[in-house]
Amino acid sequence: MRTYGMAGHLIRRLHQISTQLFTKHMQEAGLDLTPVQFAAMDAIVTHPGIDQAGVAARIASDRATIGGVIDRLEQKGYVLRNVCSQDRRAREVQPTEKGVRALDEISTIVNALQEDILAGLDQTERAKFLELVTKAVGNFSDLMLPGETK
Amino acid sequence: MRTYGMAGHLIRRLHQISTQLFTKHMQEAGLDLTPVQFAAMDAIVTHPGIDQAGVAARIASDRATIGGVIDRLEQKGYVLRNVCSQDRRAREVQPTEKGVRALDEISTIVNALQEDILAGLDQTERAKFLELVTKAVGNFSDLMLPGETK
DNA sequence: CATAATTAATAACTATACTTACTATTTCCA
DNA sequence: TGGAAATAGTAAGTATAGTTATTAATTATG
Repeated sequence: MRTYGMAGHLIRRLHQISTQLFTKHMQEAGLDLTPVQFAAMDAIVTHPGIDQAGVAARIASDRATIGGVIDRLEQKGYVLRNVCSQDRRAREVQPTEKGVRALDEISTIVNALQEDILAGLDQTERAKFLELVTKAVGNFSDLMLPGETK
Repeated sequence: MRTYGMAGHLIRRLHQISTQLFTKHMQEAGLDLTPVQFAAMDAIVTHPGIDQAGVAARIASDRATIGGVIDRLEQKGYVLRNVCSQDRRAREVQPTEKGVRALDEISTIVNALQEDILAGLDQTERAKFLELVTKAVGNFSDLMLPGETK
């Protein structure tokens, strides 16, 4: 019963629970964004015209994965992509009206979700948990970011 | 900067860091198991003859995913699969000699890894963190298990 | 005991996640 | 300024993770 040292296993379980709750709440609301698609939309609405690599960096993902995520957001009509005039290697991503509206609607749900994930903890424990995860993650800050071959 | 409500985002980041550290340590040791493959091997060595659905349940995964995981473990020569004589729908999974040896070697690394993931926290904080995650995950215990359509 | 419901695996499909490799640009600098 | 290094995006490949559907076998029940 060593199962992945415990820490790794528990973290994997919590991540799994988190994404399942996200999906469940989205479905109940008749929406169709995944956790990563939501995070990307958030970055794009907050920083209109950001390029794909910028989105990847903001949500700690990599360019290849984000390319696919933005493909799907584009198919759903939530964003538009254009070659950047300043740097023709890059693509500027803009949210559409529909995208901004969807994100707005979803934000409420996601806020409620945050409490659900930690439903087993009381207020004090939740605060402590968030503090500790933030500290643990912060320890790796810029290091450990995927993508960019070092 | 709401990025996935925080809790969800932080959990995703920590999971990402955890798997990246796992992969890094394995590579440095010249081994080739992924976190999930390790968890599956652990279940199989601890319970020789367990069936695939049993492995899935033990590590909170689903049968479809575990089928693929065990395919790869079989290709690497770490496990053997046989139709179960009691229930011919099921496949009994047995570790090979090589599999048992590999798991042994890996266990040491995985133990060290557990500390690395929480390197930003001191001993007290680590204990508290593990306590809180355990409690948060425990809240969903049998519920939230993937696979089995309800 | 016949059949309906359940269960184990697998297949096929979608979405992350990450790697390496490759193309097109851009930047840096000797 | 001319070529090396770096960067943005894409492509292709592997591994999780999960869904639905299908097949084969088992269990439960009327």
